[in-house]
Formats: sequence, C-alpha cells, structure tokens
Amino acid sequence: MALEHAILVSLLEQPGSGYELARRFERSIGRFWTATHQQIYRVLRRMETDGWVTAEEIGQDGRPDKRRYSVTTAGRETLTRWLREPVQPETVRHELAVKIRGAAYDDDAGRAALIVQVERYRADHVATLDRYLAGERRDFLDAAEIDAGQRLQHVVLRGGIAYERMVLDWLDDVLDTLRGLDR
Amino acid sequence: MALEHAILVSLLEQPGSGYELARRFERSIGRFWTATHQQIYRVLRRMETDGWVTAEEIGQDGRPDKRRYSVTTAGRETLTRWLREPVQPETVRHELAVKIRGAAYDDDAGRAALIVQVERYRADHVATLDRYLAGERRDFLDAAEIDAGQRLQHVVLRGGIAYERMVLDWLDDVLDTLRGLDR
DNA sequence: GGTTGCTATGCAACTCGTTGCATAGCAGGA
DNA sequence: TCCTGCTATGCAACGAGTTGCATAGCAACC
Repeated sequence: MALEHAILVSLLEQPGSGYELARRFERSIGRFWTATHQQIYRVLRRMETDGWVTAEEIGQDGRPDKRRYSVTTAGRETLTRWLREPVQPETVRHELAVKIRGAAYDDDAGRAALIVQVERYRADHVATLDRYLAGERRDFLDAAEIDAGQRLQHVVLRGGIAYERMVLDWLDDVLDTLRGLDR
Repeated sequence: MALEHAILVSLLEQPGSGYELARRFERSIGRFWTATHQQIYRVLRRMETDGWVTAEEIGQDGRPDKRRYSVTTAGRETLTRWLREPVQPETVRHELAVKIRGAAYDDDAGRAALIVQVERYRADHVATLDRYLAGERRDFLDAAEIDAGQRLQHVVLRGGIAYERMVLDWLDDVLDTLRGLDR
C-alpha cells in the first residue's frame, strides 16, 4: 500500500519515466522497497488517473515515446497526509534464514550445497556495499550537505551501509556455524 | 513462493496446529518471514492435499477441534529439493526509509510528527531486541548446543539480534539528523 | 452482568506482486 | 550476418498476501 508513495518521493527528487523509475528501484530505492517495471507502469497509470502525477510525452527518434512524470499538487498533498500516518513495521522476507534452519533436516551434501549458496549470497552483498560506499563518496562526502533533502538521503544511505555491514558479519558467523557442524 | 517451506521447517522443528503456527510466525519465525493466520490456514490445506503434511484431529471440549499437522516423507523431500535451489535475495519493505526521504517535502510540523513516529518505532525495536535476548538466554546460553538444529536456530537468532542492534543505532542517527534539520 | 480477550478455524472479496510474453528500432560485438 | 542487449512500454494470467467478517465457548476482570 505504499509503492505509490515511494514513487511520489522518487519523482519529487527527480521527475522521470516509468523506465527510469524502474532503474532507480533496482539501485537505490529498491533496496528498501522492491518493485518490478510492471508494477511501476501499472501504478503510474493509476496515479495519473487519480491526478497525483502528470505525464509529458517526449518524442524520441528511433525508439518509443517517453512519458516523463511529475508530481502534481494533489500528489504532494497525498504524500504529506501519508507521511503523518503511523509507520508500519518493516516487512522482511528472508529466505536464507529459513534455509539455514531447514539445513538441520538435510544431510551433509545438502549443507555443503548451502555453504556454496551462502558464499554467493555474501559476494552479492559485498558488491552492494561497495556500490553504496561509492555512491556515498560521489554524492555526500565532498559536499557540505546544505540541503535537507540531501541530508535525509544520506541518512537513509547510511542505514543501507550499516545493514550491509551487519549482514556480512552475520554471514561470516553463518559460514563458521555451517562448517562447524560436520566436524 | 516460500511460505510453504517456512511452514515445513517450523513443523519439522515442532508439529502443531495452524493457530500455533500463526503464533510462532508472530514471534520468532515471523521476524524474517511474516504471515497472517489466513495465509497459513490456506497454505496448510493446500499442502495437505499435495501430501506434504498430514493432519491429526484432536478433539477438545468447549472449543473447536484442533488439527495437528506433521510433515510427511514427501514434504521432507520437497523441502530438501528447495534447500538446494539458489537462494533468492531478501525482499525488504522498509516504509520508514521512504518516509524519511519524503520528509524533505514536508514542513517542520510534519517532521516533528515523524520524529514522534520514529521514537515509537524505536521503542518497538527495543522490545524486540529484549525478547530475542531473553530467548537466547533461555534456549541457548546455558545448554551445550550439541544438536545441529539448535546451533542453526541460534545462528539465525544471532542474526536477528545483530539486525535489531543495527536498527537501533541507525534510528539514533535518524533522530539526530531529523532534529538537526530545524536548527 | 457486561466487556474484553483468548483459543481455533474458516469464507469471501479484494489488492498487491510476479511471470511470461510482445513490440520495435538501434548499437555493438563475434 | 546474426545474436545479444539496451531503451521504452504494455497486456494477460496467475499466484501471493491483506482485510473484514463470522462462529463459539471459556476465562478473567471490573
């Protein structure tokens, strides 16, 4: 019930097309609110009929027209109202945690396979942390951060960085535990 | 696509009724895989028709019969097969992070309201951390942890504890940032 | 004596989210 | 030259998840 609001925030930070939004969701925003391009396109059209956003057709040669969306006053009011509603607890779907507990009901070969999976998973998180740190260096560390928007974006990014570091430490703990079971 | 598997793991650890499962999902398992009782009941019935679990009717006086579910051999094989499939990246729906970035487009009164929300959110996470720590003392710290299942449950719990500690630190950072905007 | 709350399950209707596929032209590499 | 991949949007069908409501008896509280 909040993809709309995530889109509103993203469009306020920077107007863009559905495609561009989908790419942003893959990168920064998507780490705390995932969405596929299908969802984004569908929700954008609904938001347009509800008058929360307006689209401006941008003709391009050789490729389909782009629809650049911006937030309307009505959309901004909707966002403000939502901001003041109680915060819902975060929803986590952590498949790996289920698999780790499930590993108790598999044999040594299964656990060996899980270790390989965890190592791959860990490599993905190393890559994500690196991307975050690069983004932080690029966007925040050199500037004086005068802007409230920038400070808020930075504190959310710091949350992502802290999360990734925590996950990496935990995955080391997991790998030690899994490897320790066979001895 | 993995609520089934979370239920299988939970039932292997301890057979139980839909209601009992729902309560477990509210507590321990639910922190990394949320599910309402509606979902659990529906999925349990499907799992029963698929032959992954069997139900044993337990008559009780004064209240509706209980259906105690256990995992069948076929269910266990399904779980093992799933355990060896690639791990999907975790899905996070972190509404608070969206609201923090959105706060850039609200006024001082809105940000003051958000600070109150963050404080409440923080109190919830303090309570969760306390519950985890109490559970750890109760189930893991005194025992020698001979059992592989216990060691795996413990490492997942340590992940939960690390997560909650990280969140609390980050929320302090968030509160400092939000309070610093008005100065 | 009334209200609240717990155990225990379930239906119906709805919204959210995913998967597979389709179009379509251009750019770059083997 | 063919194949892959990128920009850009969308339909259709399905599966996952939520919300509201209903039943029903017992226990505890005020």
